[in-house]
Amino acid sequence: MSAPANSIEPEFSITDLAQELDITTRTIRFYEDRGLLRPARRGQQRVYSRADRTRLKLVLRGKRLGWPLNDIREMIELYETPDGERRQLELMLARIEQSRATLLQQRDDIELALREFDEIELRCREQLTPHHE
Amino acid sequence: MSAPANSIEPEFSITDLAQELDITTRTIRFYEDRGLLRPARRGQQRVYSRADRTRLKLVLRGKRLGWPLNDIREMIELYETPDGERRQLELMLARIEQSRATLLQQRDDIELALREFDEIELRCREQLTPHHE
DNA sequence: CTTGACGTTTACGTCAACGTCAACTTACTC
DNA sequence: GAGTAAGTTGACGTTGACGTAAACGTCAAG
Repeated sequence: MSAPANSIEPEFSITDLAQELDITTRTIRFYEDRGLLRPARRGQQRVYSRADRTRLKLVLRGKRLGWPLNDIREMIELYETPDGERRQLELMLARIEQSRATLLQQRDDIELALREFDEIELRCREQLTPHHE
Repeated sequence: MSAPANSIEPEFSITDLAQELDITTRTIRFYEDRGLLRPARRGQQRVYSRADRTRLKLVLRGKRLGWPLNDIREMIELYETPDGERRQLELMLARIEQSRATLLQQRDDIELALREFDEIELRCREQLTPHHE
């Protein structure tokens, strides 16, 4: 896919992304070192495309879910495998299923916790507004 | 060696819990060291009540959600504050709100990821069963 | 030309969350 | 009473995820 002539593809510096996403440049470079990002280079300097930015956001989402970087990398790789052999695709499906299982477990945990918090809050509020008969 | 014959309240040894919850005894002791557990003692040995077991399960749920132990400890403390002064209760409500916000964010992240996985899987399956016109 | 902001790599430090011994004690069995 | 199984504390090692500092390059502004 070639870029349309008059559409400007935005570029980002490492500090742009760091500020926007509220992380340090050190962190971004570290993610690159761990194979989570592969920004282009203009000379020495890293140049991030919109796709790179999206990737980074995916990493941060993984982090919020408590996933280790290796798992996050695998997860992200799922997003970018365009096509492959049958064997590859089946392996990919298996990984998706694995990740999905984790996500579903996490979702269940969250639902439970939320309900329990509702109850705790209720009891808490009952204490705050003493019930007079 | 754990269940009393005319059992009213069940007791658990550290290995009981370790085996049941699939963690090591080292881990359980570590959690105690970090203030997440406070089992009773019979002499030197730790004796875990059903409540301790529940607590430990809460810890593991927190772990599955990727929370650090400190946060988990605070979260668990919410479960066990019986009653307090108005000031205390209000502080507690604030903490609940804080935890709830985190949980809701995590839930959103999960829902998004799940949907994206659905899409990826779909494209993946399309590749597997080639569409001939 | 120098200063300062921003970037780079390399190396080492740090903190959390455990694992891995080692060196016991206690309890039970043979 | 010797062995063994399960428990204890204490110290040190390890891994993951960055922080911090050193030493240097680049470029625009004063």
